Amino acid sequence: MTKKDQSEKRVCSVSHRGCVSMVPIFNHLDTLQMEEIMETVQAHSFKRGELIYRAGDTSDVLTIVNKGSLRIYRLSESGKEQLVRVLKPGEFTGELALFNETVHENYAEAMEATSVCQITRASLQKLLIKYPSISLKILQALSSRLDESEQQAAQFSTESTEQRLASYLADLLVEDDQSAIVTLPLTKKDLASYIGTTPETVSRKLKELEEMQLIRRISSSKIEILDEEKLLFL
Amino acid sequence: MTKKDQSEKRVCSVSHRGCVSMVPIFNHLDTLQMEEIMETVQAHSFKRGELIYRAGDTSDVLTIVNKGSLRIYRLSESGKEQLVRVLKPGEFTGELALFNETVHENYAEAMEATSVCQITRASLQKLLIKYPSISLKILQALSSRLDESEQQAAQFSTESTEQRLASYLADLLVEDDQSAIVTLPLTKKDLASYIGTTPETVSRKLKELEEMQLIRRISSSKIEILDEEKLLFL
DNA sequence: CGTGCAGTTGAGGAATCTCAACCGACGTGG
DNA sequence: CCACGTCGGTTGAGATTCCTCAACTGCACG
Repeated sequence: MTKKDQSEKRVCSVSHRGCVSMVPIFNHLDTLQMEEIMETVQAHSFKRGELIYRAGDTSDVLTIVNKGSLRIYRLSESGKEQLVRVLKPGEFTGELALFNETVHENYAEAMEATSVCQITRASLQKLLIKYPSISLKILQALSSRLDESEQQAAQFSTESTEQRLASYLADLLVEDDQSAIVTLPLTKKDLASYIGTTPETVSRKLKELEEMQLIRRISSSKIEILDEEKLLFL
Repeated sequence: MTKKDQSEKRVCSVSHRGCVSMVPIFNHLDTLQMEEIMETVQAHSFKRGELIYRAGDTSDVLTIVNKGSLRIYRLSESGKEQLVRVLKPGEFTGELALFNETVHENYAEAMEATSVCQITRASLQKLLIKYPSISLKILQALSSRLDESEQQAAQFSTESTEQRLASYLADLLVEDDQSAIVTLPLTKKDLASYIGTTPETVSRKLKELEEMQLIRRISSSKIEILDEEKLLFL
């Protein structure tokens, strides 16, 4: 075993443990059960830009982010890319191929050095049968993601780009709390893709919001929210 | 008991049985288990225009359509309405409030005389624990709905109104199969809301597609698809 | 020090919305 | 049975939003 292999191994085992213990869908179980689960999951690491899966893949594993972040995106018929969501530690993806035996429709790409845990369909099904409470957790996660996604679709169809950008910024605030300064977790390009517009328009709209005294641009990725109310009721 | 009550009763009991037996999430169970489930669900009927639930409600039941159809829609901040989906017999809604103990974000309205079966959180949880395979069915349904919703969001953000309308029409085709004549299941108004545009634009775009020889309007709700290929690759 | 990429700015044009008028089907009340 | 109002749908004209293309800046990296 080479030196590289050893360090790989060490990383894996650490992430392994970290993974399971922090995952919302498992964290109601006791230590013994955790141990059992740890034996069924596989840890993997990806470098920035590497794909975890791509549209058309059939791999039937559930992928849970342990460290880092994943970009989930789609390509439209016309080749344009839309950012669907960003997965942070504790969140998972791959449910479509796993529960429906169909191919992936999305692409999952590591945004930075990212480690994940993967569990195969067979193992998961065994776990679900044995510990039905895990199903409930997954149902919770899926139904709230469904709701978010439907809300996003509704926003696309009923609200202007300006409103979508504004409520995106306001949403960042509630998560950060305390300070009125939010940090954009995405490049402007990804942000544009996420809210369904172009980088140029994002740039212009941010400028407009600033002129309206609703926000203040501090640095390229830091924005101070001056008036959350007005931001939401544009 | 009045005559009206009796007929109500009869309708309920029929729909009751019909409901459970045709629901995809239950239909892998045997007759005995079906009987058990039937005792835990409640049948209800709604007239056209009645609301099953509204945004802000906390009711914690899963609602499964038995006969008829439900419009699920949202209201944006600005009061505009977006049609999220139409539920046909066998499909369900209410999962958000049920699994997450939050309030409904959507409205569910009967589009015609509609009968549904409802199962409470408590009953469903018991069933899920007792028959874990039901969870798998629900997970399947939710993950594929999630996928549809994400696809819809992606289409909103990357494709033109014309393309969205075209692929909506093409999608109708695969379901009907055989004949190239599709029947619009929605009013133009609802269709517009569903694909995120206005009735005026739908009308104009249909005209354009007809001029391009891609479709032919037969009656107000019947359309012949002349060139599915071109329709998809607009 | 060049090259490349993210971001910004400007100008022009295309897509789509809004408002308003009009048509036809339908149901209601006189 | 007819007149009327309502509603869904269509059409037109003008306004608006947003995209596209192109030029330019600043920054990171080799």
